[in-house]
Amino acid sequence: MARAATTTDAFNAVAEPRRRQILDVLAGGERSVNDLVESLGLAQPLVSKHLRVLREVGLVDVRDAGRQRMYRIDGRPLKPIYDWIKPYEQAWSARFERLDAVLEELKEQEDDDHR
Amino acid sequence: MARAATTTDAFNAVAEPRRRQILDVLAGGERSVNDLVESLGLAQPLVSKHLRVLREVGLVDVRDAGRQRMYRIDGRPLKPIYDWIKPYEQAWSARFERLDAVLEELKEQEDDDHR
DNA sequence: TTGACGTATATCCATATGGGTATACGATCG
DNA sequence: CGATCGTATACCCATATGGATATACGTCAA
Repeated sequence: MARAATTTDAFNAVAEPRRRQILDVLAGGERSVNDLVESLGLAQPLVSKHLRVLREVGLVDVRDAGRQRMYRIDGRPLKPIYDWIKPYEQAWSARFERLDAVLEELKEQEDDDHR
Repeated sequence: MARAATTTDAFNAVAEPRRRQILDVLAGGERSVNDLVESLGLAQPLVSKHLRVLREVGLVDVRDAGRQRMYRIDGRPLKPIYDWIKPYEQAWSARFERLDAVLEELKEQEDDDHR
């Protein structure tokens, strides 16, 4: 088997930075394809392709408006990601850490340029 | 260009279900490769490969213990994902929705088999 | 030392990605 | 009607994936 299709689920769809950007723009309200092309500075066919992926996983809805197509975000498919990742939040926000974890933190800050 | 490497960032690394499973197991504490192989029912080379990806994005740490290698989770690289997705939480948890959004919900339930 | 164990790596394969370019298609305008 | 606009699709390419299998490598036990 190869890598799972980008249209498999929100996890895969959202792994692509440009698609996150698109969602971020759409979070500001409905936009036409050209609006997005302009906002993102990407080639139009590229944007259309990304929108297709987002559509297939249900992250956006489309509406016809004359010769334009207005895209709107639908964040619900993001819930599984949020639900999965939330328990790990403590990993970095916990106030009460074990000593060795704290020491780890400090050591990390030294060689901060490693990642 | 092709799809971004899985080792590009946590977004890409975590898009693969098996790697999420591995992290979920490791959330229960340090594990050897064979422990993971058993827990997940995957082929050993597969597990090693997935662990390599997780290592490269910093989601796991390794420790040598004789002939075993003990893996430990490090959830910090997940923070960017959490930070990105969090603002969208309202999309599904908002209590006060605009009327048209509510109507959308109802309509969606009808043709629920469309997606 | 020899062998078994635990793990990583090397291949091989099918697949579909993101980007680029060209073009098709529907809607609107003149 | 014809032209133009807004968008989607069709190709082409290089790339690296996830899985399978075989094997290499280091560690420990006998």
